[in-house]
Amino acid sequence: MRSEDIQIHAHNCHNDKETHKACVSLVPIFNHLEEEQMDEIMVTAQSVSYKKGEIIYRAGEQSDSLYIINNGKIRIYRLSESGKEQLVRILNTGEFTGEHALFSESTHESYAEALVDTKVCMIKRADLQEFLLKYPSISLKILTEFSTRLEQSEKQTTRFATEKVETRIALFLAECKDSEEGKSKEIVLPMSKKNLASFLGTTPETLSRKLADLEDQGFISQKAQRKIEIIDLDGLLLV
Amino acid sequence: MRSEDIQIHAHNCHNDKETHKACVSLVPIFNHLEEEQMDEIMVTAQSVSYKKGEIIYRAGEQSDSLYIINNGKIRIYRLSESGKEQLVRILNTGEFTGEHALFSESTHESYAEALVDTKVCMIKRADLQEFLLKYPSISLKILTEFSTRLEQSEKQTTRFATEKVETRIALFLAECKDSEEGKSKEIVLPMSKKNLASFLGTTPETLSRKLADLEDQGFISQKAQRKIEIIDLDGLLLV
DNA sequence: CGCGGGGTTGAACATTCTCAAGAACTGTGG
DNA sequence: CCACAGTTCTTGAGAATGTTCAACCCCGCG
Repeated sequence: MRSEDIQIHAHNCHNDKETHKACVSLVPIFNHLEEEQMDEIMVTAQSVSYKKGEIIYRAGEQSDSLYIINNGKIRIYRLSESGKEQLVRILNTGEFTGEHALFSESTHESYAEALVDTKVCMIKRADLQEFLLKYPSISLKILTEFSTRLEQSEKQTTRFATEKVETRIALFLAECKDSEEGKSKEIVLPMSKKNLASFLGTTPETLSRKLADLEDQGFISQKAQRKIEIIDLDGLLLV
Repeated sequence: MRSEDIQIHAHNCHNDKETHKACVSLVPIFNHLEEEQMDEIMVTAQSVSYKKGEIIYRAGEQSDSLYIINNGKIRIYRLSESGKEQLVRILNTGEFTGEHALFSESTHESYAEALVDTKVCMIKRADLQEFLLKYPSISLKILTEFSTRLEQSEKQTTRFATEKVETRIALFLAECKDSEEGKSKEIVLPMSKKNLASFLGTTPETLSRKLADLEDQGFISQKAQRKIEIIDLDGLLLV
């Protein structure tokens, strides 16, 4: 990054086209764009950096931007009516959030917190909408992404509604295994057990016990450092 | 409806432009269309009727249409990995389903069953996509609708993850009250208690007991015919 | 009038949470 | 590199919550 860029914007806010393009080209909804389209949307983007622990947005705040993670890691969580926290998802480099406010002109309902030092790239609602009207095929891409997320969210709801904790854990481990490309039987949990408990709608204590149970039954083997070896996938899924 | 139309199509499948327009004009994502646009999309639509109890689509089936309810009532439900059923939503006249398959070229993950004799209006994926590319502003409408649904689904997930059954019931009753326009304190449950239990991720027995508890505590009063009087809304929400 | 489904109630049981205490790990400053 | 502080994680015991199964009621409908 050139030093002039840093001086132009207050705080930690820059506008570096190359960085934006590198970032955005990772995002599924944008990575099929042509060069000129990419450039066109990128000139409207802004970079902002957050330190570990900083809150990027809160429930109730007005919002009008899409946030794409340039590098870093963000935790999205909600507070229920009775004040309990649930982890909704962890975002890594190339993923995005803020989509609701983008189209609904409403306020955030969740919280976004930087888990490590994180740099995001923001695109304003007005800019994106204009862009979508100009290139309609991109809307179809986003619609596809949205409907997939909706489907996943409903599946998750059904799991909470009908499966007991042990099953939810087993299903989670199985999905981790699916998404790890290598054939190795070992998976790495994408978050701390504390956060995983929150994601799965249970407590750290119960999660710890259920993992121990699954280990006793010979389905998995817990290693150091969030690593778990899946010994018997089929057995795991019959829990 | 003209009799020629009926003869053209086998079974119970018609193509009656006026019916379609009457139906589609109720749908939030279409009701802002101009006359000619409405006509244009409607000529591609098809009507199909289902008898009470018939399955409109099943999980695993290929699908490529949006279903809009012309009149009647449909129950959307899912089966979890372990085979338990959860009611996802009840659709009434003017509401739609099938949106996932519309953009993802995938199979259904849920089941749709006619709760009463029902007439739906179907629009094919290819027709709708062509239409959206021609009129990009409609995509923005649909994106708005999708992102709202996604937000709601995530809220629901968080409730299942963090609230106990009694609270989920109380929140449901409160939302019923919100959506009933009249100022009357009496609400009418939109489904049987058996279905409501499935929707709320519990059993009919527990639902029955919790409602009795809420009544004992003086927050509500159960009348005949799925009617419930909300006596103390604030108290209800502190449960 | 009897049938059947929805709804309710009771009692035993299963699951999960809470609280508390201790162990293991992580990162930081010396 | 070590010691310490602040976590995260684990384990135990008891309490709270919810489910299951079985019996029964009630009402609408043929």
